Amino acid sequence: MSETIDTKKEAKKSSLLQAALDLFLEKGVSKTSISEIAERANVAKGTFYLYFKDKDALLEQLLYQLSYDIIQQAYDYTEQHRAEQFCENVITFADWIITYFAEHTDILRLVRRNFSWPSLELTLTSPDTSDPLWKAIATRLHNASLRDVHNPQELFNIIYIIVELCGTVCYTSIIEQRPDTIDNMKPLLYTIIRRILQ
Amino acid sequence: MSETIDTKKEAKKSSLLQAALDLFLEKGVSKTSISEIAERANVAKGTFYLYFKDKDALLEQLLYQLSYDIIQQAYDYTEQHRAEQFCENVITFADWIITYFAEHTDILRLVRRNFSWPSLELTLTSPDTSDPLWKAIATRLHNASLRDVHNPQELFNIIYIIVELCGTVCYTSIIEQRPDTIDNMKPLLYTIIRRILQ
Amino acid sequence: MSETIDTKKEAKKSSLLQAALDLFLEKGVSKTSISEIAERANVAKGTFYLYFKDKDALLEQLLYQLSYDIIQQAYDYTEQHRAEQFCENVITFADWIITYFAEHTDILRLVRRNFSWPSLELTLTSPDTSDPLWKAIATRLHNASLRDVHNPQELFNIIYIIVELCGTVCYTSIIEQRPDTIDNMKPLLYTIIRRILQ
Amino acid sequence: MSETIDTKKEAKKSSLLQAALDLFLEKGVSKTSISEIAERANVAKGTFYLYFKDKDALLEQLLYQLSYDIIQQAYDYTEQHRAEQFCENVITFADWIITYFAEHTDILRLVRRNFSWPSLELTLTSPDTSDPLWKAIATRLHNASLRDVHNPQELFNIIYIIVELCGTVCYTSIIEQRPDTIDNMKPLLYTIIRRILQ
DNA sequence: TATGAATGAGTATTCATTCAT
DNA sequence: GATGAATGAATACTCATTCAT
Repeated sequence: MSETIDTKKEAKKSSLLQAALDLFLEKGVSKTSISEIAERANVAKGTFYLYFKDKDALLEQLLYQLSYDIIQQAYDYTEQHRAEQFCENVITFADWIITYFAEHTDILRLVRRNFSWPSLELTLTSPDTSDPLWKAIATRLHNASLRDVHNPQELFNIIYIIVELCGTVCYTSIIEQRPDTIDNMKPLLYTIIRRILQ
Repeated sequence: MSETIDTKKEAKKSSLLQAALDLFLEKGVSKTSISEIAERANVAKGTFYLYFKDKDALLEQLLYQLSYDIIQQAYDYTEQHRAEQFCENVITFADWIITYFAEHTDILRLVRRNFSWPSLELTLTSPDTSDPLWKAIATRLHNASLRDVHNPQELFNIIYIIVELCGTVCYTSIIEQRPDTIDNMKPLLYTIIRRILQ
Repeated sequence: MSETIDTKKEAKKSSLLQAALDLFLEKGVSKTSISEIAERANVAKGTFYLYFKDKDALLEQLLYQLSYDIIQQAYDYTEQHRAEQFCENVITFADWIITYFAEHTDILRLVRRNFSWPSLELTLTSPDTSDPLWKAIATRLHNASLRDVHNPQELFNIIYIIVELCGTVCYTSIIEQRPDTIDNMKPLLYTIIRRILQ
Repeated sequence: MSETIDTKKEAKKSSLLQAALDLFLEKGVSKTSISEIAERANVAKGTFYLYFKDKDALLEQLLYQLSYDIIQQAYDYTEQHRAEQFCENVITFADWIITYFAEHTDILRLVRRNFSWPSLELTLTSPDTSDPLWKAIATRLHNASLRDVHNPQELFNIIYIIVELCGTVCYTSIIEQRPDTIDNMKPLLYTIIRRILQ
């Protein structure tokens, strides 16, 4: 019984999140109203408030979920194409994400204009987390050994910089072809990553 | 005669830009209304629309001006502390900007959340521009010779990446101390810049 | 339950229509603001938009209702003073309306300056309609037999012309005494109607 | 000298009237602003007020001129195709106007939604006027002799009714094809005119 | 005469949020 | 839990009109 109710509730929440995502991609976050989200999700306006405090709260959850899904897929792909060199795995990982964004510019736009990687960094630096994905990634990083990197925090920081670097370059080069197309930027980016990680 | 009028108009526009900047820093862009901007600038509401189409148009001009001023100062400082190595000059330049942002977090917040470096890149890649600052910077880049960099566009792209890198790292580490404080990030960043530029 | 809600909603809508009518008659359509209508109807400004898209949408409904009520009363009166001759009934009908407008110049002004008889004609020509008034009028017209009028459409057109004629003449002669007072125009008008219908 | 100035002034006024006409036809009277009219006429905003009190004053002049020109042309055509029967001349006149409106629906829309024949009637009833066109028309009417019409005022009234009739029928049947197309309404209309005038 | 910068009252419209049902 | 009618504060934007030059 309560299971059914919980399922129903989850379904309603999902429905709201999905409706919001559609609308955010279609017309942007700020031009989407709560009424519209409720309407698209086929629930009453008041129902929205049973699940989210306001639009920002929904947005946060939505972005977390989006980021999580993307990273999950990038990680899985990297595992399946595992290389010896840590550095090459990082590039495989980055490449998957860049390719994904190049094919889903609307999602790139949504993710960048807003929070970006909401809690990847949060959990990477405090490796004890219940989430299996974060745990797996953290383990991989811990096992990597790099010349001149003396402690885990420093490695985290480097990885963080690389991730941010990819995100920023993706955004302007995919959305605005600035300073060059993403296809021209990619080799440069990977050279830089290799130099950073030796 | 018309000189006087043009001067007055310029003054009014500046006044609106300054009022907007103050308010944006105080309470954020979206919470600032056009009425408030006009009021603070001591002009009538309708006057705003003589100078700007809407709030976004004003914001764009404001961000361009802010970026320009910051870059101007960073460039001047770098010229005065000129080093032999191109790489060291880049770091001097980056350091000035990072220090500036660390001391003006409100401006960092404003610049990052929005456009950032609106047309630096635009003009760097097409070096024929009437603006003296862009011209000077372009000349410096053209004169730099780097191993493995075969054409000007590639050097531009590298510089672009470095600038974006600094911006992104600044933003999260200064505003949110993520993944570490800016003081801890700086040496890492400069090491990376050196590795990128050899 | 839902009955009560629907009743309340109807009441609110009526209240808005009535408030609007009062204000339109008092100060004209264009000088009446939506705020005023809402205020006079004792509802919040936003409530207006739950019932009408904008002022024009309300006006359209209002004019339809006004026209309908006037025609309803003219028809009832004509039925109660029924004559043998079709032509005389038309004149009775026209006379009632002209007299009404002569006594309610403010309503005449409102009706004429805008749509006038919004859908009388619409439904007269397609006699299958659920509205009892239009049905009754259509039946009367179908039963009338006139020399030289060979099909229903033609009769409709003639009646239409007569109605429009009355409306136009009413407007200028009542409001502006042009080209003559309504009392002087009336006999002329009825002579013309008789000639038109034989 | 003063001639030149007067010519220049007239040119400016004409320019404003023409600009206003264009805009009124393009986007309607109420949605056209004085600024736009001035801009389109290539004069400064303030200059508008040197020639017209406000938009309504300009509109009045514009409509008078439009009506005058149309009637002028209809009259000239009728004179050139003069028939014995007064009645036939009226129909020729009406037909020219109806054809004109059928070919210039935008002007019909503008004329009807607003004043319509602003001073034709005004001057017809007081035949001493300096305007040659009104004089000529008045003379034609005075010379017409109709059965049962005992005084000039009555004839004026009849003509007035016919003119209004044509106007109204034109408007709805050309613009909205209600209650029928103008081609179907025309013969009916001319039959009615013949019956009215014998 | 002619200009056009400046004004600011006036209005439409949106939308997050509440709450009785 | 779910609904959706009602609210009204908040805000953007227009435009006729003035007046110093």
